[in-house]
Amino acid sequence: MSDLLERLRGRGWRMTSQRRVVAQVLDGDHVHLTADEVHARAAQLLPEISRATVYNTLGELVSLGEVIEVATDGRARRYDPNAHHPHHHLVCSTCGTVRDVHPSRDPLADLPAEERFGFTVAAAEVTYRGLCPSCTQAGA
Amino acid sequence: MSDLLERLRGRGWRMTSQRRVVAQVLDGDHVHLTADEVHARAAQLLPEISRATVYNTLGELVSLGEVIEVATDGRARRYDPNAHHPHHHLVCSTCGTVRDVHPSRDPLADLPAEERFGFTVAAAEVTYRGLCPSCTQAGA
DNA sequence: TCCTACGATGGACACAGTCCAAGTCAAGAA
DNA sequence: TTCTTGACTTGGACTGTGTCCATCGTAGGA
Ligand SMILES: [Mn+2]
Ligand SMILES: [Mn+2]
Ligand SMILES: [Zn+2]
Ligand SMILES: [Zn+2]
Repeated sequence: MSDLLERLRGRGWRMTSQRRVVAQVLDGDHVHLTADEVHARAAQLLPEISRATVYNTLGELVSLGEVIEVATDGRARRYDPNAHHPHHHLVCSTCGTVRDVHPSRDPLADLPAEERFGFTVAAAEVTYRGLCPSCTQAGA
Repeated sequence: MSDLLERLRGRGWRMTSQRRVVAQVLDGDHVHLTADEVHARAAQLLPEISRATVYNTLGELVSLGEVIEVATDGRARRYDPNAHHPHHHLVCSTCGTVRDVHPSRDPLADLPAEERFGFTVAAAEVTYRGLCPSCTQAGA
């Protein structure tokens, strides 16, 4: 993710402390933060960063294909920096935790032509729902 | 869907004109309306119905398993009365149209044990994204 | 017909996201 | 190094979606 900053500079991005901090917050594995969570963490590193800037930067990263937007519930969208490794999501129905998963088959292959209704189908996202280990424990 | 009202009566539901109208609006195939769309249509049949009642009724129908909530984008949730016939969704990225589809394989079967990370996985939803016939045309 | 607990109502509130006018500053030019 | 300028940031207003609650109304049993 640190080469992300390089790539962005290459694309003509002006490097501001705000953008650096947002990129830093998004660094890591299994990061699926909401915009407000990104803002909260960014504000610990750069207290005066505004919500609008976080939204702007996230939106730009999404347009550039560097970050993926995931809508697992009807709540806040989550931002996923793991954009260059296709994967799907396993979501805990109780606590909302999100994990990356890699199914053994591409679900696109399992949608027959007669089930496409003339659509030009570009992608398939799978959301697996269940209980994470600690919520399974708690519910038992 | 008309037997829905019977089932609800059986469950001890008090039959009000508001609930009848919401059920009526949800009747049909490929219905994937937002709460506000349900409210708008219901209000044509029963002008004084309130938004709160529509939300309450939809929420109850979801808890009873009679209606499914779908979050295709980060926008408004959609309500799907086709709850007794498992299916997935094909969404137009441009206009938001939603179609029911039936893949040839259950995606749950394609998530190997070592990709479950201790979760108790209960269900899998697939969202296929692409362009509907008319948006494909328009974009060409 | 009467009672009353369940349901409906509308308005306030909370949360997620967008938009804008004004101020600031990164980075190229000189 | 300083200057200049347009891209970027900011706070706050605004919209859309959803929840909550006190109060009122009524479905349906006695
Ligand atoms: Mn992910
Ligand atoms: Mn459906
Ligand atoms: Zn959990
Ligand atoms: Zn379309």
